[in-house]
Amino acid sequence: MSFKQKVLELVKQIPSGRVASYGQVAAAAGSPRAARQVGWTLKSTDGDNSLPWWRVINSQGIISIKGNWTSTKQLQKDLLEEEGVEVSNDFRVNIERYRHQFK
DNA sequence: AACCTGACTTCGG
DNA sequence: TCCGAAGCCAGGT
Repeated sequence: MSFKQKVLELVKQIPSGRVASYGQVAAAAGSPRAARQVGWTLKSTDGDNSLPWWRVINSQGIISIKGNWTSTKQLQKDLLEEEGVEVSNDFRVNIERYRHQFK
């Protein structure tokens, strides 16, 4: 099972209304320091609708996407709010409040 | 094989 | 609370 595969499986486990940080997913996948790869992996599989990538955010509770991904940030905000997660205008979320615990 | 890049994290100032 | 620098891992050139 590749790291990428584990990441996908873990992300799919996150229930609606909950979120997890890239670091959490990386750790649960077996590589605590591979948070960046989690983001890389999600980016490379964004065509898969069965993958709730929007429930994965950084440790600050923010999506620090740069470049032409601004529309993606807005999409994520909308999706999260639709699930009941409060997202402020500057894309901040109280991750402690919605954090999903992997077992 | 070497080098670059990034949807990250942590620590110091 | 904000900003910059360093560390890390996997893929692409």
